[in-house]
Amino acid sequence: MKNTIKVERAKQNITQAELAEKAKVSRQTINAIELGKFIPSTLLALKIARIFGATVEQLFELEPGDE
Amino acid sequence: MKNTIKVERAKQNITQAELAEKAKVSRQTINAIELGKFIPSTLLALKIARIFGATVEQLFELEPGDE
DNA sequence: TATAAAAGTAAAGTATACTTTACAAAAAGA
DNA sequence: TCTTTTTGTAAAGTATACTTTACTTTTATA
Repeated sequence: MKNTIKVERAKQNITQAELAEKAKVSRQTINAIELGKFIPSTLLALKIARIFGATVEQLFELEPGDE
Repeated sequence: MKNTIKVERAKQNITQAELAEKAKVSRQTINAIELGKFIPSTLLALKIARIFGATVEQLFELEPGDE
C-alpha cells in the first residue's frame, strides 16, 4: 500500500507535527505512515482524509502485492 | 465509527464467511468488524470497499465521539 | 419441528499500530 | 556558516487488530 500524505502536506504546506496534532496522534506515527513503516487504522485514515479534504482512496492506494 | 458492511452484504447476498474468504481474513474478523468490536486497518477497509464496489467513506463513517 | 447454515461469542496467542522519550540527520533560513 | 526547524530513527512499552479453535445461539429451510 502506498500513500500520498507527504504530497498532500506539501500542497497544504503543513508539517508532520501539525498534521499529527490535527489528527491527534504522535508525530512519529505520521512519519512512520508516510514512510510506509505501518498502515494506519481506518479511523486514522478517515481523519487524515478529512483534514486534507480528500477521500481515503485518494490518499491510500492498494498495490498489486497487497492482493 | 460505524460501518454498513452488514447492509452491503445483504445487498450482494453474501455471508460473513464468503466476505472473509474474498478479503482473505478470518470469518471472526468480519464478524467483529460488523459488530464494532474493532476497527480494521486501512488495508482491509480498502479491500472490503473494493469487493463491494464502494468507497471506504461509503462503508465507514466517523461519528461525533471519534473527534 | 428437525436439520443445516449462518451468525455470535470466548479465550489464548501473535502481529502490528501507536506512544513516549530521546537523539541524529537533513533542510531551511538568518 | 550558524541556528532553527523539520524529518528520520530507535528502543521499550501499551493497545488493539487479527488468527485459530471451538462452542452456542439464531435464522433459514426442508
